[in-house]
Amino acid sequence: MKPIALHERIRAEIEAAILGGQLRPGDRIPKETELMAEYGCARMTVNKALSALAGNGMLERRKRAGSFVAQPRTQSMVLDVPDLAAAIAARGQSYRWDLTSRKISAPARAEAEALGVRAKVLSVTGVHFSEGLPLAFEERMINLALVPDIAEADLSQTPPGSWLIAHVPWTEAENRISATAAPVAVARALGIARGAPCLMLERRTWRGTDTVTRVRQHFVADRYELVARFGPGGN
Amino acid sequence: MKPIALHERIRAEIEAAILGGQLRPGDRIPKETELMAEYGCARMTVNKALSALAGNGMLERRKRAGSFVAQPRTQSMVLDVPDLAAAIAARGQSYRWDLTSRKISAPARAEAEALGVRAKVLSVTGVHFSEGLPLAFEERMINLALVPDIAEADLSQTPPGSWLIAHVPWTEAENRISATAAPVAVARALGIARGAPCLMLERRTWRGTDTVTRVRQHFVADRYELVARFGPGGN
DNA sequence: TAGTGGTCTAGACCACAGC
DNA sequence: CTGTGGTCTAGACCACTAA
Repeated sequence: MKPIALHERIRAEIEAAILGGQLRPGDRIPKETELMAEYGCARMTVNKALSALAGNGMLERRKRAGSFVAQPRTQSMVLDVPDLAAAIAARGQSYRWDLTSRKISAPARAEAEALGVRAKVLSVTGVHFSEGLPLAFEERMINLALVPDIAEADLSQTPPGSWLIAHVPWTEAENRISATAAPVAVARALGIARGAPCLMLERRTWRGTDTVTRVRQHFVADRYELVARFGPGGN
Repeated sequence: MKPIALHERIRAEIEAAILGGQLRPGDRIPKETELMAEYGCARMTVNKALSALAGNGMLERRKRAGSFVAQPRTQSMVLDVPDLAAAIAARGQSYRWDLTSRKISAPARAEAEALGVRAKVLSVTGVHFSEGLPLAFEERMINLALVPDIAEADLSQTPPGSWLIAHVPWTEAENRISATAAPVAVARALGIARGAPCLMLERRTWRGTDTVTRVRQHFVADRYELVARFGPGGN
């Protein structure tokens, strides 16, 4: 038996009461001084337990009023959007990246607005393979003003996403996930029928207010899925 | 100027250093006693800041070794998986739910294994409409042993997902997102061509070790996308 | 084995929102 | 106004593990 920290025990017991239905949304929880007496510990210990529950969104704490069981949460989950090379390798499968085009240019007007930059841009397309089969077609634009070093990188060996993760910190990102019918160019690159269903992932990454990169990946439907998990306490 | 808590300021400064690149993955962070001296505060205050960062996965803390900037960040994003009725209403669009079937039964063998329960199960199918157009076809199974009250609910008025969110707490959930070609039954329910691309969302929700519900939603490709965001500090 | 984080105490003052 | 949570202190002992 490993001894469990007291604050963790308090936290777990209250959580269990909420999940088991003994405490219902809106119910009031004993005040810190009461719990402190009940468990025979210092107030900070109780506070640590309650703060953790509040941080998880299971409690709402209001000064002068007390602590209350929160309303059922919105379903927000943690989605791990992997670096493809690493993710495939982690599954024990072989990985290969085929660079199919690489171009440096000033972005066209439409692209400039989409990227939110007027600086020069590195445009790259290529295909990710897993176990020798095409998995995803990638089109990417990279802001050279923010990431000048990537112009020197050998992107035929390292997929641009892997290079960027290793070299460029970012502050914000947005992913859009949708399903589409494969356009001709994508279908040809992936060796599937035109119009076949694809999972499309569009990601845009910022550093501060500047766009770092913008990428669109078309996945062969049968060969890929995204998994998102949520558990209280982030386990 | 609202005064910011000291532990929060410490947390934010270290986080900024990590995101800004001054601290790189694997770098060691000053030990608690050093930070305590630097900020002129008690050790618990520093500890609270570092514990929060460790909880966010930005730091890894090892006894006897110290605190280190966590691994090359997996792109973890917060994916909001909305209650469809609420999400559509929030966009100012009209929403309608059509219940197409409702059945209580002991699950077949395959279903029992999939659900992880042998108790009776409520099976429901229906279609979500937005602005009068079919948006998603839903197939759902609900564990009646855990949620007996839903047998009395009027699921022709309230979609089961909305009812569950309002009434049932859960401890863990998993979402799988993929693209598929619409099967015949789905295509017919949504009024699209058989084989047309669909975004498929499969969600399974647990309370403790028991499955609460399992749902599969097929979205018409052009009419829906999922958005996941990440910002430092979870904003 | 020694240094680090993990935990806990018994106080304290303050801000703020309900009463 | 007063009770509640928010924050902080200056100690302390322990568990674990890396050196």
